[in-house]
Formats: sequence, C-alpha cells, structure tokens
Amino acid sequence: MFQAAKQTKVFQDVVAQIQEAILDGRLTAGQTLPAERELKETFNISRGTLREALRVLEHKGLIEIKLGVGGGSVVKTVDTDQISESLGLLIRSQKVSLNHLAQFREDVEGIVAAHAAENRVAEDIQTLKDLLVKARSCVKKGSSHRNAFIDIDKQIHLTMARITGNPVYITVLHSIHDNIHRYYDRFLSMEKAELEENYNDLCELVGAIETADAELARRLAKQHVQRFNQYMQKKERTGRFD
Amino acid sequence: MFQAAKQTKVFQDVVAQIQEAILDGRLTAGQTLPAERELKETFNISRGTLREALRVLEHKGLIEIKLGVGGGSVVKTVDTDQISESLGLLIRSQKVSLNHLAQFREDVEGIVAAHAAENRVAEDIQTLKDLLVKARSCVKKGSSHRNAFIDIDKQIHLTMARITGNPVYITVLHSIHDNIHRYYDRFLSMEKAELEENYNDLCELVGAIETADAELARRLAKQHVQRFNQYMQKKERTGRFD
DNA sequence: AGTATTATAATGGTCTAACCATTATAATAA
DNA sequence: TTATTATAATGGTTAGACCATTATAATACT
Repeated sequence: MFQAAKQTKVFQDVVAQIQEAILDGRLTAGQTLPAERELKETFNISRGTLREALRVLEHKGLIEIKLGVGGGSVVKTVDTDQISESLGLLIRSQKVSLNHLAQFREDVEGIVAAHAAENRVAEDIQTLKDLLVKARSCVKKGSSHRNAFIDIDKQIHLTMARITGNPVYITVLHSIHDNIHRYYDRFLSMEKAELEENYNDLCELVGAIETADAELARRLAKQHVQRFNQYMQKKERTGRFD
Repeated sequence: MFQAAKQTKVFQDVVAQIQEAILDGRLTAGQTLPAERELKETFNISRGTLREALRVLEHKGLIEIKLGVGGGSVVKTVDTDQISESLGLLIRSQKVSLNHLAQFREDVEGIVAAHAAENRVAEDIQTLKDLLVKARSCVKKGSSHRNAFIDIDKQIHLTMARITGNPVYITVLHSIHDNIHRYYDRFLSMEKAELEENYNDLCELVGAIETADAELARRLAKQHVQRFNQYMQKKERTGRFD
C-alpha cells in the first residue's frame, strides 16, 4: 500500500536539492555554485559528503567542476553525452552488438530523412549542398581523405536531424554516431570507388529532400546506411584484428 | 597534433580500472568487491577518494552499494536505467518536449511493429494474445482499471520490441515509456469508450503481426500511438494543472 | 528442542581537520 | 612595458575517528 520513503543518505538529498534547483531554473547554465567550504556550511554537512554529491551531479552532466582560483562547480547545459556513454556501456557489456546498432541506425536515418524532406526550407537545402561540395572535394582527393569524408557524411546526417525540428532525433543520432564511429577505424574499409558511390548516394538523398519526396528520401537514406554497414562487414571478414 | 594526456585525478583512474575490469569480464555481475578499507589499501589511496570513485561507478549503473554486514560494492548487470535518467534530464531541462518524444515514439513503435511482423514465431503470437486477453478483462471492468490497461499496453509494446530480436529497440522503447508514463496521470484521459477503441487497435495490430504484414503493422502501430497522443493533448487542453 | 531476543562484528555512511596541487590575479622586478 | 614571481582561492587528497545498518552468532526464554 505504501512505498519506501525517506532516502537516508545525506549526499542523495544534496544531489536532489541542487538538481531541482537547476531543473527549476533557480540555477542557470554558467552560474558558479559557492565554494565547497561554503556549501558544506549551507547544507550543514561535511566536505566529503558534499563532494560525493558533487561527483554524482558532475557525472549526470549537470555541473562541471573546475580547478584553481575562480574555479568551482559550474552549472552546465545538459547535452547528449550521458546518453552516449550509457549506450556505450550497453554495447561494451555485450548487451548490444554493433550489428544491432547498425540495424537501428538504418531505420532511424530513414525516418530522419523522411521528416527532413517534409520540413526542409530553402536555407536547409543550401546548408546540405554546401556540405556536398566539401564531400566532393574529399572524394577527389581519394582515400587519403577518407576520415574527412566520413566526418562530413556525419555532419550531413546530423543536419538532416536538425531539419526535422525534433531534438530527440538529434540526440539519438548523436548517440548512435558517437558509438559507431569508434569502430570505423577498425572495421570500415573505403577505397576511392566506394567513396564515390557514397557521394552519389548523398547527392540523390539531398535531391529527394529538396523535392520533398519523403518516401524516396527514406529509402535512399536506408540504402546509404546499408552500404556503410556492408563495408564494415566486409572489412570485418577480411581485415586483421588486434 | 597530440591530445590531452594523463588524467591527473586519482578517483578517475580508480573508476577506469574498475570499469575496465567489469567490461573485460574480470569482474562479473553478482561479484562483491573487497571492502572499502581493503580496496583503499590495494589502490593505495584514501577512503574518501575511493568513495568518490565508487559513487561514480554506482551512478554509471556498474555497481550497487549495499549496507551492513555482507554488504559492499556488488557488480551489477548493465540496464537501461541510466539512459532513461539522462533522457529524463533532457526533457526536464526543456531541451526536449513531451510532444517531441511522442512524435519519436510514433515512428519507433511503427518500426518495431514492422520488424516484429517479420520476425515473429508462433510462440510470440501466443504471448501477445495472452496479453490481449488480460487487456480485454481490464476494458470490461471499465475506466477504474485504466492504469492496469495502460500497463498491459506497455507490456505488449515491449513484447513486440523483444520479438524484433534487437535489444536496441527494447532499450529505446523502455526509455521512452519510462519518461512518457510520468505524464500519463496528469495528461492522459481514458474513458471506457476510449479503452475499447484502444483495445481494438491492439487486436488489429497483433493480427497484422500474425499474418506477417509488416507494412500494415507499421501503420496500425503508428496510428495506435497517435491516438494515445491525441488523448494526452485533449486532456492537456481541458484538464486542471497543479 | 525450538523460538524469540539480544549482543557482536563487519560494512558502508559521515564527520573533522589538516595538507597538497592548480590556477587566476596581484605584486614585483627587469 | 613586459616578464617574472608571490599570493591566495579553490578543488584534490589524506588520515583517523565515530555513527548507522544489518547479517550472523550467542543467549535467554518457553
């Protein structure tokens, strides 16, 4: 009938109080909290306990602790780093394989491309085309610029996520890319011919978004990501391992 | 050309060492780490520093710290709680609105239903139909069993995620539901007629999965979630607020 | 003998008080 | 004016003590 009540632990109470203050807007990004020796008096606790609380808040991504004069606990803007880290832990603890993540990416990129095709304005198309120009120059320079090309590819996808207007897609795509990019160096093979193939994919995709053909954009995006995944599997089969 | 190197902070080194031991499998779920007074000798650090490290590991979801005799730091199985918490922080810090999350859910549930239709085996259909029976009994009992119905609805969706065979969908759907359910009490209106409407949705959806009609399953799932979201918006417009 | 109670000890939780390390700023010297 | 050096504020770390919780063992009671 009733639930477990009081959280006995002092540091948890401190975490909760500071977190609420940040989420309520009583503390805003950039603000510095009082020094530890002062805060400990405010909460009437020891410094060690306070520091355990601050450590947790730091790991939650709510504050950043800086050293030296003028340092201290600075309130941070919440970002996607914690989600990426947690997803990374799931992957590394073999709860999630790279193939699982790759399959998910195919679906998500398809959805993002479709929404982007529905929501894009002229300015968005220009941004995408500017990125295509950069991608083209990487392709021309050959496989030595593979990493630069991959980075621009990533930017194009994240730009499409931004165009959807829904920050969840940005968050999710960021987390996927953060965790998939770690494997590129080991598993992603990409010669000049493959770079060109990918570049053409992207051109068609941007074209579909420009003409607001959501269904085509979805199919092309999915196909594009599938190709990436196939390169990875190809390298995984033939490549050397550590 | 070079990157920032050594992490000066002692506690970070301890976090890294223990985390690697867990991810490498040198420490496995259920194992208890040595007592703090012993660990501090092993690492040759003070207890306070060790505790900061353990706090961080606890918040990462890698260990659980238990009190009393036979207590200590127990290695945990990594789950989706941290991802849910981080997503919750993004929502509460108004980086992500409830509508954004709801839109994302429509897409994801569509994808999950489609994959479920492709991968389901006879046993899966039985599991889903058992859940439908439970849902039906809730509907019969009327709106007083609204919460029970919503819970079964959640179970059906998570079962479909399981059927896909891809844990990423389970993780993502879990995180979405964890964060959306908090709003149901405040915003979700559901009278008997609406419960029946929803129940019929679910029956059709399970039917589509049974006949392996992925495209139909996708459409039905999306439509079903859309209805949920509309109920929420309806309540939001007319309901009272705290 | 069996059961309830109570003491014991192991373990995490907290506190105090000091000192070390880093760093922006002010004081000083070239 | 510029370069160097001292100062002080701040987080980082240490040491040792005591408090709170809890499983287990010892004891008392029936």
